[in-house]
Amino acid sequence: MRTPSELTQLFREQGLKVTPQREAVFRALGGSVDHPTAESVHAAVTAEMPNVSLRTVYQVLNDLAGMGEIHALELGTGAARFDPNVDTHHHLVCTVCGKVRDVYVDPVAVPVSALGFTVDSAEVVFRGRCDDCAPVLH
Amino acid sequence: MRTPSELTQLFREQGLKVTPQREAVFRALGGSVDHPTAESVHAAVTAEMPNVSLRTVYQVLNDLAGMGEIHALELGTGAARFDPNVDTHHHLVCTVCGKVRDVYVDPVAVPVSALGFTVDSAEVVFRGRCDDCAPVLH
DNA sequence: ACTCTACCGACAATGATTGTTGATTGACAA
DNA sequence: TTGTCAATCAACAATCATTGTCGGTAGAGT
Ligand SMILES: [Mn+2]
Ligand SMILES: [Mn+2]
Ligand SMILES: [Zn+2]
Ligand SMILES: [Zn+2]
Repeated sequence: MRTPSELTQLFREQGLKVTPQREAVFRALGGSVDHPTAESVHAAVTAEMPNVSLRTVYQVLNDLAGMGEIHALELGTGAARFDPNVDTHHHLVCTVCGKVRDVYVDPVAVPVSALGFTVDSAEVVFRGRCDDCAPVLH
Repeated sequence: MRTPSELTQLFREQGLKVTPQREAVFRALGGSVDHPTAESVHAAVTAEMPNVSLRTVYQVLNDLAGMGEIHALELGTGAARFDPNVDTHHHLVCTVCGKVRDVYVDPVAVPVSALGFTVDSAEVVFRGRCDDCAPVLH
């Protein structure tokens, strides 16, 4: 995701207004490394600016995803997670606490043998337990 | 997934009754290669045996998944897909028509560098377009 | 033949997300 | 500076997949 000021410019170019609510979402996402849900983003935003509706947060997140500035991750953990890191990378998902971490794996071999299919993207999800949740080995 | 008759035995061992409804789900799954949704399984079952409720189909699918006989795939396409193939493999998902195909890729390099995380499983999802949905190149 | 699980129909409830509406505000172009 | 229209608000309703519940019935296994 670009910087808040670059996003400001981008939104203006698209004919979209730069409102305080949108700027607050920009900042909340920018300073996040934990793949927040819409609810988390909303919590972060309302901490600084109450009365911002969850509906509006969803709108902004969808706008940003539509512009390719963030990615929406469907990890099968209930709510979607939003990722401001759009560089090629993959994820470690803790099946206990739900935390999501970035991981950079060697490029996945695209199945050339998969005739009859044009691959656009590949995503790898590793599931397991983070250190906080790993069973204690006495 | 094992054969219907093996599943019959397994269910009996678990103290579960082998009802016609359960057998119908066994058969519907066994003869499927397209990763059906619960709704699809229900449709296949009611074709032979009307009055089987969707609720019951969900029950049987969850039972089978609990026993590790099938896998529930959360591919971010709305409904869960159920997979009777529990051998290690991965998936091609058509972003146009939603079809899901199996693909066997070289073992994904587990990120040894991911210190502080114990990996239990890795799943790879390739998204793209199947031949039926690929744009026609004149 | 008896018992108790499984199933039925018929709904209600869940949780994440989106739709809607009518009123108000405020960003930005003129 | 001002006028306009997009954006937002609160407050709900609706969606979709899935699960819960319940009273009544059927039938699988002993
Ligand atoms: Mn990430
Ligand atoms: Mn499969
Ligand atoms: Zn954890
Ligand atoms: Zn297709």
